[in-house]
Amino acid sequence: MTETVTAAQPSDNAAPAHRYNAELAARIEQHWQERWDREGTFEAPNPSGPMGEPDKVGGRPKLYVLDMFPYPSGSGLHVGHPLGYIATDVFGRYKRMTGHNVLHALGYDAFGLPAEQYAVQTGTHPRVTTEANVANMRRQLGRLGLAHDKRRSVATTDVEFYKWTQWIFLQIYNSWYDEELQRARPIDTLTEAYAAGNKATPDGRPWELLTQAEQHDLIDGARLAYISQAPVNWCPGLGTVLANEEVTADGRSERGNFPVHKRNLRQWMMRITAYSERLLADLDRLDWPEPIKLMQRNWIGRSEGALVRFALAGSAEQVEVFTTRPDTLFGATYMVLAPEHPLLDSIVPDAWPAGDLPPSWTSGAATPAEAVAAYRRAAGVKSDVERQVDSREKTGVFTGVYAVNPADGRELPVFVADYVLMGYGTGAIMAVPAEDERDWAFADAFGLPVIRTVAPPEGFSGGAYTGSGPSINSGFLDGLQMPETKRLMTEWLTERGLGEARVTFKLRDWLFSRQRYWGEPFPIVYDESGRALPVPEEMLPVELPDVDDYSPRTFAPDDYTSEPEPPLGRAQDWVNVTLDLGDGPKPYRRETNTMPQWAGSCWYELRYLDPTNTERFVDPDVERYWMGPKSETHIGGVDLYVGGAEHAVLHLLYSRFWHKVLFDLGFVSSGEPFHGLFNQGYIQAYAYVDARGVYVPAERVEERDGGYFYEGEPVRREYGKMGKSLRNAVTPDDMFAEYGADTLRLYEMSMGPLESSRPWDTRAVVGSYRFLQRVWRMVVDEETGAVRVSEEAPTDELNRLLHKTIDGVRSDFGDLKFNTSVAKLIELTNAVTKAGGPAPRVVVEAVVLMLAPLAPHTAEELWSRLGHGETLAYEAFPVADPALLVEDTVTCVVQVGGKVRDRLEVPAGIGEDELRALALATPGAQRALEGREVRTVVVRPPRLVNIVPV
RNA sequence: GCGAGAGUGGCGGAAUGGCAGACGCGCUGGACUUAGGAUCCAGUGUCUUCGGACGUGAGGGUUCAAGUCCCUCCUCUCGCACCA
Repeated sequence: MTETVTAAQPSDNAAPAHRYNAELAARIEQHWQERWDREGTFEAPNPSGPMGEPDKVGGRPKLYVLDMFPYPSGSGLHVGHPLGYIATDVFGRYKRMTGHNVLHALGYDAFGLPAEQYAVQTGTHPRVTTEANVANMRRQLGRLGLAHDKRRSVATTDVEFYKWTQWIFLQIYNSWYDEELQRARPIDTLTEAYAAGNKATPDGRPWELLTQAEQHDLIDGARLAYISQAPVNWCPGLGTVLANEEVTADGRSERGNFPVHKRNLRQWMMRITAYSERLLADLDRLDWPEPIKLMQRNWIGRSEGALVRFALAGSAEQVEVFTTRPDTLFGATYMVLAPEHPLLDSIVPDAWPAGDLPPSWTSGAATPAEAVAAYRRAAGVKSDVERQVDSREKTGVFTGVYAVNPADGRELPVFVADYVLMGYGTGAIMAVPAEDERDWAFADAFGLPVIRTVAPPEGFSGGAYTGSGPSINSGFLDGLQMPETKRLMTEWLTERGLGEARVTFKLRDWLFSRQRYWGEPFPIVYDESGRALPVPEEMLPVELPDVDDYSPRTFAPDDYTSEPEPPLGRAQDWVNVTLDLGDGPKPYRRETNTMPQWAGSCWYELRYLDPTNTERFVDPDVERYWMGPKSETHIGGVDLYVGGAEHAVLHLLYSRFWHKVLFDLGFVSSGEPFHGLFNQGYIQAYAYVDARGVYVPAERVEERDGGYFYEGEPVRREYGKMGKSLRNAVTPDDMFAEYGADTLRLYEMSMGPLESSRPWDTRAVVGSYRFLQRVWRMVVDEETGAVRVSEEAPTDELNRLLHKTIDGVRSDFGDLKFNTSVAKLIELTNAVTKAGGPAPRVVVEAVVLMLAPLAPHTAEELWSRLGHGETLAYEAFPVADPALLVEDTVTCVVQVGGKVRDRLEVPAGIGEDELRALALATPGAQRALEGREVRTVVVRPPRLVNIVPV
């Protein structure tokens, strides 16, 4: 039986009763969405398990297409939000029509700061607001008719979801990184290795001679999730600590724009640095945009160099530095320690060395201890913002200590200065002003000597020379070039035990705890001695308690001495528990920090695969089917992941890390979570500012006489992100009401290349609407509602255009070039319209099938009216006949000196000589030549001839 | 400062080194209309002596041929930013 939607009652007497308009579109859209839901059209079969339908899986290639899932924000969607979702939907629908088993689902990233802040603002519990926001987003997105498997729509805040987030945390917690094998292993294997004597303890004592506490500390210190007391980003304004990735370049919080201060705090960390090398290397195996790979490479920041040990004059202590320029060791004229460097606690003498010291070195202090203490205090108090403001001005003080250059025995003054960072390398440097701009600036300010070890090129004007050139003043290295001198110097140091080759990374361990309510509780408790212990798997989930006061404890933004106070600390009934962890019931205190926003998004793509599994986070067979490696060289992962570029070093790095741990522990077969990545652009919009500098509602601004006016007053136009703050948001709801969902989908896909940002233009939407109306009219008589297509074969010309279009649309869809595929469909439709009379069925049906991924509701309705009973979601996508892609005759361009002077209709298979003769004889060529002699003729049959005159 | 990407009609954008501006918006004219912010049709880069000339941020180069490749510069966007 065919099912069709009855005609809309025309609200306007003059318009034809069966015209495609917003009302009819709405009815069609509702009808087909209900039918798809009823029939489970887009439910993707798994190979096994609760969603297993092996007979439907067999023989079909699989495709896992994924969107970066949304935060359910309180303000609802604007038309920019669904851009990527529509694109993946078109792609998935297309692939389904080419025989693929397509998995496409959408969940919600519902924990985290935005949801919590919205709850605090509205005074409603975050669970309530989150659920309401999710429901509203489901409604708005649902209206778009996205072909999602709704059974798989999980939210990170679902207890059944975060139970597994906690479970994965435990796996990470219960693992260590075996540097020898270059992979994570269960923590028990480390204990066994120590106990069996296969691995030496740090101080060399046998394992059994360590106290139980010492054993515990050693093991806890090796875990991939661990507690550390270290400088972290403390944001009093938000009342929480933040990861490096969540702090902006000017030292502020990405959320809320509050100042961030460095503070020593006890926090949970994830040992992502153990994976630096693999996270870097495996980028080469991913099908990702190069700019994103580059951003990750830069963030991981691998540099090769050498570790060099400097003895301190008159002391047993030594200073270790990392340098990428061991070749410049002979040019080191001083050293610098970071203000946080631990050696400063022990090496600073009580009196300045004998002799005159410049006042800048001592900062006027009576003793080095005083000077250093004052400088360290000042540096510690500085927020990152203040460090930014101070910019590159070099400050520091002399420590009163001299180090010895291992290359030539010269004494080098040791300074403390905040241009050296404790977080990178060893927190200390050898300073080579001649070949480093920062060292030059410092040396300049403190009157330190400069020794060049690389000859600058002729005409070099002075300052630090960081380029390459022959070595000078470098002992045995003189005359050699940089790669050679680096190697030789490293060898020299190694032989003498003064240093060795070293690789250093910029990547820091990931700060994993937050002082917020709305996040996953840690599956961790503390015993009476304060030791952290994991909650056993069978006691999961550790449910987030329902509390009345969930607001964060925030402070004045600059109150850097404030102490973080997790809101869960107030839920005393929840915090204090009695548990039996295997040694009888005992009292414990729960961890009151929660996990960061990113935790759920680190693995959600795995849960879509097997969302109802109560035994495992994902079934191994199901994971292997959807995400496993496709060949020996393929690393596995989601086939296509689409989202914005803003997650380049946050979500995309964290989730790769989690996935690799799960891979090492044997829980997944894929070595990477996301094999294919595509960054869509953003929809932007014009915004308008009045004379007071206030944004006015963009939809009420008029354009006339080349200017813009709001309520008669001139306003200034700006361009930026669509949203509330610029008062330029356009909601999909308005577009649905005016044109219907298919028009919105089509418009968003036709605006421009998916990867580039583009301005929204509400006026232009009507173009997509008119196109759908023309397609509709091609099938349905607007007056009577009758289907009118011709059963006759199309003309040869139209048939060729049809097959050319099929060929082009196929490759465009495959490459996510939706804008040009729409253009091709419009061209074909216009050609059919222009021919007049009823359109041939074969052409019409092909157009409907090709339109289906873009405008699925309209296409389904037309397909149904054309007499088909089944959904077209699984119809075969039209295939071009190669014979019809070869044209009989083509237009040949005749150029003279590269300029087009004439055209020729020639057979496609024309020979070179014949074409040359024809071209030379054309009137256009003759006129342009004006009797000039022909030097040469370039003939590219059958499309082009270029006659080159003398 | 370093790194990456991008500059094409009034606007969004098309163009495996081979006819620049596909397709859409807007605009102009026309048809149908009581009406049009509906729909349909035609036109629409600039200049033009109607032959043509010019035209893809600027300048140079390679080539029979350059929006496309190379060099220099300008502008914009994004990322990083004392990482030794």
